[in-house]
Amino acid sequence: MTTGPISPRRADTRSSHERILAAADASLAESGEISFNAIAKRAHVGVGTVYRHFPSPEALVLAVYEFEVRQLVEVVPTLLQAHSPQEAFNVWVADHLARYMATKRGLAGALRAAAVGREMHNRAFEDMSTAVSTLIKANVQAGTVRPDLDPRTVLNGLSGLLLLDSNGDRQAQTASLIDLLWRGMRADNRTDNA
Amino acid sequence: MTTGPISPRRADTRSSHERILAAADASLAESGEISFNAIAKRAHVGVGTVYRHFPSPEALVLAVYEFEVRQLVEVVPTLLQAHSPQEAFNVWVADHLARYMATKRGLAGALRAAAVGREMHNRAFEDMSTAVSTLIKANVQAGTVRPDLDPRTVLNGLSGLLLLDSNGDRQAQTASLIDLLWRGMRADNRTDNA
Amino acid sequence: MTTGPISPRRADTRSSHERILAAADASLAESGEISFNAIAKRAHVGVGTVYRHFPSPEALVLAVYEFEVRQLVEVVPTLLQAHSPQEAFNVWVADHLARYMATKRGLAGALRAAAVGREMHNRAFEDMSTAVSTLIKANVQAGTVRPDLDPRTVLNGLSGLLLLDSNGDRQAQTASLIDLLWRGMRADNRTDNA
Amino acid sequence: MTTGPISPRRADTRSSHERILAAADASLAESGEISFNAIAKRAHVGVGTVYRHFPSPEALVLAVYEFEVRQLVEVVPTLLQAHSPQEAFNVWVADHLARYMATKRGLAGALRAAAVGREMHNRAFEDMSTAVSTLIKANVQAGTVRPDLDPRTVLNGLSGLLLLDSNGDRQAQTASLIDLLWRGMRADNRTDNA
DNA sequence: CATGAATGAGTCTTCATTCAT
DNA sequence: AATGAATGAAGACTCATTCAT
Repeated sequence: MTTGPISPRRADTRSSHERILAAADASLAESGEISFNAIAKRAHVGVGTVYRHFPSPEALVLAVYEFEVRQLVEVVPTLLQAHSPQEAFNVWVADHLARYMATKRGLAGALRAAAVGREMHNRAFEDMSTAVSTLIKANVQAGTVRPDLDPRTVLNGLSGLLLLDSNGDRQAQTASLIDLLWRGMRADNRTDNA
Repeated sequence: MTTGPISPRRADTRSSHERILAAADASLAESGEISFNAIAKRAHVGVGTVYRHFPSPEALVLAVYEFEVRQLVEVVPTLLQAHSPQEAFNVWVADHLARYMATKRGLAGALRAAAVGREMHNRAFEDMSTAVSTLIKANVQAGTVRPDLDPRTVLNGLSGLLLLDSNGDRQAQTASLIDLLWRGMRADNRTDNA
Repeated sequence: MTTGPISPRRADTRSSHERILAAADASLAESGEISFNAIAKRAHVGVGTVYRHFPSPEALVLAVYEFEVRQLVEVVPTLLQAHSPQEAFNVWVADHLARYMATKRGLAGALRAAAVGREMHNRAFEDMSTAVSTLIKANVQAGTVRPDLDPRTVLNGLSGLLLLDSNGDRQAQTASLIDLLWRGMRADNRTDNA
Repeated sequence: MTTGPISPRRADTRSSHERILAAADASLAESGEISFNAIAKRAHVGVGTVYRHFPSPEALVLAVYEFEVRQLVEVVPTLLQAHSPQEAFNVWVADHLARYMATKRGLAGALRAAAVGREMHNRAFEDMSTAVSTLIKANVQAGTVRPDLDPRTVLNGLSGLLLLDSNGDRQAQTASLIDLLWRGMRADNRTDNA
């Protein structure tokens, strides 16, 4: 009675799913650990419930990964509305991608541990390539970058952000890396390489 | 005379040491795991022996890391003797660094697990920066790249190799990334950024 | 009614808890060891279960200790009802305290090992001091012992029982020690010490 | 040359023995641990050497125990020369025995672990009983204590010092216990117990 | 005799996974 | 569906003991 008579079960269920995801996300961000038991405790659910929602560690890590990447991807259109293409690229990399990578470094370990490395990484890589691709296209139209850029190559170059020092000069390092890459991406960069 | 009765023990010791290192290296390359028990089994020594040689996971991972990095660094002068500066850079990145990074991806996880991330990473990063710096200097003298390049920025860009797909087109991806970065590094790259 | 469907789990749980406690108690009494693995085996439960119930060696030893001491303390009122104060003291010491100390000598080692020495010892000491205090007060009222006795001092004197030989004459040794202490406790023991 | 040409081996050997004993003593006093490996390191000898001198853990602990007890016993005559019998008793208990017990509490654990409890304890107990006996005899002659005291009973009473708090009032507690026991030992303590 | 590297049994501890309620 | 107690495999680590030098 006290909990409310209307579909309390469904409400609880969805809540469980989200709470588990949130707990796993937080746990991954903080310590890189994804102990089912620990996550169950964090999410205030039983271990069994975690298993019901995510039958395997892979499924859980995958879900977290996708959740994170989706956010990263979905912000792109917004950025393109608010900024020039080049600015959008800079903002996305410096603000969103860099922060994401710095925070989620734990995923690297989790990937390996979960033995989903390939599958998940590929999926995320594709999704993020799409984001990069959107940004590049906008820049091509604006004439700021070469039209023959492969978004995946650019993304590979940006991956270096993943290993950046957490020292004080991360901002500067990020800026330097973006500058270096941008120079290589620029429209007026002659195509004939030595 | 002294070598007779004195060396054998040392010889045996070193052999154990090396076998352990090799086992750890292999284990790290294959699965990213550094279970002391597993390594002991692989190296055909008792667990205690592993602990004698490497008192902590950190010490072991560190040793492997250093071993790998040292090889990477020491090859640079050789390359510069055999190739033009630009070729040396390309060869070093495409042959040595890329292969190293592809193989040693496991280290990333191990770093986290061993909680030596910062310390070890910094050390390795510095060592490898030196290697990059040497290559860059040679190229500056040859007039192929800008003189204001920060080796650390270049290395950051190259870190993307770490996450490359193990798909068949890794070679191509590596080449693309190098091309992208090299365009950004070139001597004739105009200094005025957007 | 409620005991039917509700208790089973609790009953099982308690059963595990008690079996573990009993196993730990026995193990402590026999060998002074508190290996979690060994106790799990003795109690016919998995190691994990022991950890669930007692997260740390401290918690386990503490639980055993408290269990033992509680029994020792709770018997005092019963004794005072059934015996004269002086007899009650004698019976408590000779029957209960002596038996307890002889059996639980293992705790001494466990205390050290568990690094709870101070905390646990203090707690138990206080509890047992209360018991002694009760007995002393009854004797003071009966005029058999001095009114200025500190129960803790008496208990300290009784601690000697802990180190008694397990030889055949323990009874005699216990009696002798009680006699010696009682002489020092007596009401007519002159207050002027040398 | 520097080490001296005369019987360097014998000198070294004896030194080893002593160093090991000292190391074991210190280790026992500090942590209650008696790891052969740790002691070997402390004594700057190889593990094998420790085994040569003390074939078993028992032998080592026993040797330490005896060493300690011997010192305790041998100080008695000195005390009796310098003090009155009663003072000698007080000083021995308060200064030597109490300090010994406080420091060597670790032996309790070691005894159990070494499974020599009985044997060693008995031996030490007998030796210390001799010391107490000597002190008692002197006091009997001086007319300060009863002639029918059993030194072992007195020693049992004194064992309580072993469990004394390491709090600040240990001195006071020691004094109280001695006072209590002394009252029971006094020559004018009437023999008829209630 | 001394040495200390090597061994491996055994203990501690964590965690994925199952299952009775 | 949800729960969480129970399980035990697996990895970390210690330490007594042996043995080649």
